[in-house]
Amino acid sequence: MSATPAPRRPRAPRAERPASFTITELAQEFDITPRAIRFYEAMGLLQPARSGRNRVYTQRDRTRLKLTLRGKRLGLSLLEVRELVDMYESPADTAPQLQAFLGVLAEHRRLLEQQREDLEVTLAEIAQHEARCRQLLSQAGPRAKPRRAATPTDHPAQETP
Amino acid sequence: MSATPAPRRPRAPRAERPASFTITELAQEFDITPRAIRFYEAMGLLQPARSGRNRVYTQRDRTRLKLTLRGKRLGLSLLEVRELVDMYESPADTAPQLQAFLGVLAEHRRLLEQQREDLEVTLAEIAQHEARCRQLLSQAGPRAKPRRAATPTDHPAQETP
DNA sequence: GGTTACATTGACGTTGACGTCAACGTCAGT
DNA sequence: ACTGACGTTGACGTCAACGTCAATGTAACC
Repeated sequence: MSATPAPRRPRAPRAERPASFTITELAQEFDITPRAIRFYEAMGLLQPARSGRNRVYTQRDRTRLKLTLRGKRLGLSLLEVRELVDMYESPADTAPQLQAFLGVLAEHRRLLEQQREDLEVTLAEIAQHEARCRQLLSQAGPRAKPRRAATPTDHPAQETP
Repeated sequence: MSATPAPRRPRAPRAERPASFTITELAQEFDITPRAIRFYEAMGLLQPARSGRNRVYTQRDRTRLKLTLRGKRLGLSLLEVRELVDMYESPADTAPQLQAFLGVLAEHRRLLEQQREDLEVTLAEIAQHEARCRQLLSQAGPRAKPRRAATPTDHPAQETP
């Protein structure tokens, strides 16, 4: 509790794209905890170099972390993310390897397209709800309850084709 | 282990759209376990009627279950799904309620759009990987290693604009 | 009326993804 | 030499989302 806590980080002198990062830098940048980053390392997602005991993250690590978080946002488990990222970075020069790779990619794409379908449907529903809300707000001001327009979860479409 | 295990389900006589379902019917339809469905009930997502001790699910329950699973596929927690579905089904006739509802909807939409962004990017990357794979397969047949084209996780785009 | 098959409740176990706490190292600044 | 601030390694705790197991009920078929 003093004054002027002094400028921190005597890191890269004038680097615009720093070549390495500390764990807290990455944690702050991606709004996660250092604990999470270490956990990702224990799960095999990151393999930072060491300066003494301290971890040093390269751009490659940063990218892998970014991919990890994106995978998480898409609902993948850390194990799945690891398999995918490892595949992306593996050479895979023989024909069977390439074939297997293509198979995994196709499956992954299938999942994502299913998810995109879910997304579109949900976004459409949200738009409907928003439209109804705004209509109710603008139209009926103070009084007049405008009925409920049936149970909202009733959209008899694509049920049994 | 005998023969002709007899037709099961003396349920709806000739109903095309059955008015009610058992727990196992729903479980089979959505490829989950009865345990999961009971758990969703304990979490407040479903409130099926009872016939004696047995649960009886209506179309409305089925719809809520469907929404629940879709929410899960989109990465939502059961608590979040519950809040959303409850909101969708609540009347919300007063202006402040409608405003709050609109706020929640906007936030949810923001999340989903972020997710769609992630999806598009990932799908594009997959397409690239697939293209490279197919090129390698068709072009170089048995021999000739075509180098690695740099580390695959190097796509210097939208990093620091 | 016995078995079979499904349903329920309750309790405990499990897995994934971290959080939290303790104990310690280490380096910059005063 | 002392103090923080940050970093590291365990070890254990926690929470969500079920799985699993046991005991019991009960409706239906033979």
